[in-house]
Amino acid sequence: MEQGLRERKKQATRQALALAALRLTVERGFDGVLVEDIAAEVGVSPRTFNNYFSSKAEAICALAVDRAQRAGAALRARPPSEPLREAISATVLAELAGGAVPEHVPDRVWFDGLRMVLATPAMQGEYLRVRAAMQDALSSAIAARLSTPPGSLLPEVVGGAVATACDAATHRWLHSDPPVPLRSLLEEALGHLAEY
Amino acid sequence: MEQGLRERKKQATRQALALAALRLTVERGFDGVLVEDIAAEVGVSPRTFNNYFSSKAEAICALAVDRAQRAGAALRARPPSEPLREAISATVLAELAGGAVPEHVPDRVWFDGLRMVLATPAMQGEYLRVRAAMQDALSSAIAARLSTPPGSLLPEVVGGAVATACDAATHRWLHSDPPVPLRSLLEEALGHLAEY
DNA sequence: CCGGGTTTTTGCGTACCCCGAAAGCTTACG
DNA sequence: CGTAAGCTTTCGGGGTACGCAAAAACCCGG
Repeated sequence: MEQGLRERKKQATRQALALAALRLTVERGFDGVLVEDIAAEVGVSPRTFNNYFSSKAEAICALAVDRAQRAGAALRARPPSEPLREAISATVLAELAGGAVPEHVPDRVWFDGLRMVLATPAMQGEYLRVRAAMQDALSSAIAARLSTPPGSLLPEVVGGAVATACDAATHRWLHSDPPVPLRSLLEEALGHLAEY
Repeated sequence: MEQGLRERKKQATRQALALAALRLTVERGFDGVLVEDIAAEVGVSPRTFNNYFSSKAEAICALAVDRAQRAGAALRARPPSEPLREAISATVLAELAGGAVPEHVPDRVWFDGLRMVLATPAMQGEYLRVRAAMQDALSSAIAARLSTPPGSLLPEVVGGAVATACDAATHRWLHSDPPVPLRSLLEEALGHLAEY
C-alpha cells in the first residue's frame, strides 16, 4: 500500500495543489488567479501543475471528486442485508451532511468554494463532472450490491437519480436564507425520489 | 416576433456555425478542427464565431441544447389533465425516440456526433451541460404543471431523475451492438425510475 | 430613395492555457 | 554505490477567448 517516498510525495503535491487552487480561487475569483499563482503557492513549476491536472478547473474541483468516490466506497461498505434504499440514504446523509469535509479543508473554504463554483460559468462544466463522478461511484456500488444482469440500466438510473437529488439539495442549501440544514434538504429530496 | 432581416440573419448564422462545428468535428475529430475552419466554412471571421459561442465545444453542442429546450416546451404543451408520469414518458419518447433531430441535421451526423462527444474527454464537460439543460427544461415545465410551492425540491429532483434516465438510455443506445432501438431503452430506464 | 442612428462584423492585440520534448534531479533497488 | 526509472523543470509553440475601436450592414422616418 505504501509505495514509498515517491508515491507519498506525489499525493501530497496533488492535495496541496488542489487545496491551493480552491483557496486562492475563493479569495480572488476564478479569473483572479493564474495557474502560475497556484504553482507558486505550492512551490512547483507551472508545468508541473499541468502534469497533475489537465485544467485549472479540474484542480479546483479535485477534492470534491475525491469525496464523491469516498461516497461510493461508503455505500459498498454497508451491510449487504440492508435494503438498498436505506443503505443509500444512510450513506448520503453520513457523507454529505456529516460535516465530513475532505482532507483538513476548513469548512468555510469548502462552503464558499462550492458556492463560487456554482456561481461561476467557467466552472459549472467542471462541477457537472463532480456530479457525474458521484453518479458513477453510486452506480457501480449499486451494481455490486444488487448483482444485476450486465445489461441492466437500473444501477445507472438509480445512481444518477440519487446524485441528482443530492445535487438539488446542495444547490438549495447554498442559496438558503435563512440557512436550512443540509440534512433536511437531503431527506426531502430523497423522499421526492421515492414517491415519484 | 419577426424582428426583421437582422434577427433572422443572426439566427441563421448561429445555426450554420453550430452545424458546421458539428459536421467538421465528426469528420476530423475535436483537435482536427480549428475555430478558424468553422468560421471559414460559414464565411464569417473567426472573431465573429466567438461573438456567438464562447467556446468551440459550446458550438458543437448548441443544437443539442436547443433540442433539450424543445423537450421542455413539449412537456408544457401536453394536456394538463394528463398524469405527470404519462406526460413525461410521452414527451420523452416523442422527442428523443421519434427521430426528431433538430433543424435538418442528417441523422447520421447526429448519431456520430453524439458518439464522438461522449468519447472525447474535451467535450464531456460540454455534454454534461446539455444534460443539465434537459434537467432545467423538464424541471421548470414540471413546476409549471404541478404549481408546487416555491420552495419544493420536487420539480428539480424529478426533472433531474428523468434527465438521468434519458442519459443512461442514450449512452447504452450509442454503445449497443447489435443496435437496440432507443425507444425500448428509454422505456426500460423510465421504468426503473418508477419502481425504485 | 436616402441619410442618421443602431447593431453586427471585423481586425488587431493581448493574456492565458495546455501540451510536447529534452535536459536535470531524485528516488528506488540490486 | 551506481545504474535504472520516474518526476520536475525549462523552453517554445499552437490555440483559444476576449476587449477595443473602426468599418460594414441594416432599419426607419422623412
